[in-house]
Amino acid sequence: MSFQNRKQTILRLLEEKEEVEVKEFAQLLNISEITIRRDLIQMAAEGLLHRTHGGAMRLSLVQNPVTFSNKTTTNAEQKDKICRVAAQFIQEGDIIFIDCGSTVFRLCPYIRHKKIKVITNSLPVVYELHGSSVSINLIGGELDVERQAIHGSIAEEHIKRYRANRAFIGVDGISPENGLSALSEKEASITLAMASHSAQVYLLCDATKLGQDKYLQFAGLDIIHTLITDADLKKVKPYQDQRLQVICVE
Amino acid sequence: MSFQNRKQTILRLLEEKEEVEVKEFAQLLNISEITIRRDLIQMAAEGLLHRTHGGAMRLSLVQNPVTFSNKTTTNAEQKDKICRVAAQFIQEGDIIFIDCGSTVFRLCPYIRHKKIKVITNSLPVVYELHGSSVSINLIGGELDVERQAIHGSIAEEHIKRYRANRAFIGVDGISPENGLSALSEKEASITLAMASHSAQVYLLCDATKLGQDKYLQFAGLDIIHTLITDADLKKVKPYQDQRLQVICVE
DNA sequence: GTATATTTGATCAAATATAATCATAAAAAA
DNA sequence: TTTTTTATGATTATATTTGATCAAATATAC
Repeated sequence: MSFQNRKQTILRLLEEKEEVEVKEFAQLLNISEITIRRDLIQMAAEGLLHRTHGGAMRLSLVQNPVTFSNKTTTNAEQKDKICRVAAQFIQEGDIIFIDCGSTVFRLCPYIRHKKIKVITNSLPVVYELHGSSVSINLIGGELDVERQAIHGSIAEEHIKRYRANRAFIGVDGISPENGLSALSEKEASITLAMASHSAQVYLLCDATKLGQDKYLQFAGLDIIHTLITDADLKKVKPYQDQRLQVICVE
Repeated sequence: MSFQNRKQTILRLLEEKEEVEVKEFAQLLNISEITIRRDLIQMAAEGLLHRTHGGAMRLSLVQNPVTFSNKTTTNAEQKDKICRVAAQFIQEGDIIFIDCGSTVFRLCPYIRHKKIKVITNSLPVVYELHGSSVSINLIGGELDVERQAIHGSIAEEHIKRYRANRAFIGVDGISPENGLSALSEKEASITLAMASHSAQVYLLCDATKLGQDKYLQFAGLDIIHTLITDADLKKVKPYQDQRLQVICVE
């Protein structure tokens, strides 16, 4: 029996049984175990089956719970407080942008019941709003695996096709002197595009980021209208002085 | 039963029951408790489950299982065979379109290991390819909640910005007389857009759809190049007569 | 609170699977 | 034909998986 024939038989056997051992293959095909092993290695490389210790399994749809949501985050409590307040600004019928920040992501639980349209480039946001009364538009473009968000020039173009009432955005750093800064150029340009295409821009930002300058300074404070933060009044004074509306939660 | 298989079984058992004891696992899988414990420790480290004293719990995220994947489908076996064959046409470096059909969705397990770019409007496809070596572009636009796919005019425009080597598409009906037909206008226009922007178009179609005409006839047979199906040779003859390349699996 | 029962972690030993190497047989090419 | 290539098998060394034992940690009963 040739390798080609064997290959077909191996696949057929795997159709009948989810997992087959090397020994079983060897017996059924009347051939040595080492040869079967060699076949399986090659077929696994071709993506025809899944190699296991002692045999092979047929390929199946993923059964691992895929963890899209960046649920684990620092300052979760503060961020939740910020988001609860931020959600109060949203009115029925609003069209809102949400970017892919870890803070704005936590807005989702507070807007699930609202009859609004959310435009986002963040897959975790989409998954978190699944089954809610929110209608969703997804920004298209290249998927950044690490951030589970859409980025790139096409994405920016796409954002510019829309105009929203409100944008809820996040940054990695903000300071009265240097404005908004980020750690990712891709993320920054998405944030910028969303901000420039909505009537009201809310920056959701926990206290640890206030006064921080990250390497990429991508916009002045003037692109945002409202800063929602858990910082104390003293710390936000410089921002208010620059005619920024500041909401301190708590 | 290999470790890999056991791991999947453990996850399946946890899907049925929120918490399972080590003893139960050991009995059900017919293996010693110490081995189960080792499995659980490893899986907890991978973040696949939550370890408890005396057993394991499923993660809360999976508790309300967001079923993005349309795993349940009719003719699953046939569709898998079709997809396995279809995957063999894909070469390293290819740019491929995948639409939101239930058949083409099952292409995912067979292309996870390939170094290609997939452009899709289907969230289940994105979900299934998560963590694979495939790079993904997502089509942007309105999210259709029911189909978990992106539709609408912006989506079509977006598709037309790309050009792919191959498109793998599905339909609801096909006949030699009336060509391709569908049950959803939105879906049909996405399919059409993808087909018109790729060099080679593959229609993946199980036998039950051959000879069927659905209410919306949206394209002739000429927009596709290759029909991959599990139907027998007699049944596909009329399609071959129309200069369509037909691949019959098995 | 203590006592008892379970569960766990650590260590080791046995069983098993795999990788590496070489030898042989079959097929293809010269 | 001979040579070369390829596929297969045997052997040994290495790696992996599994189970057993027992002390420590944890939960439960009293």
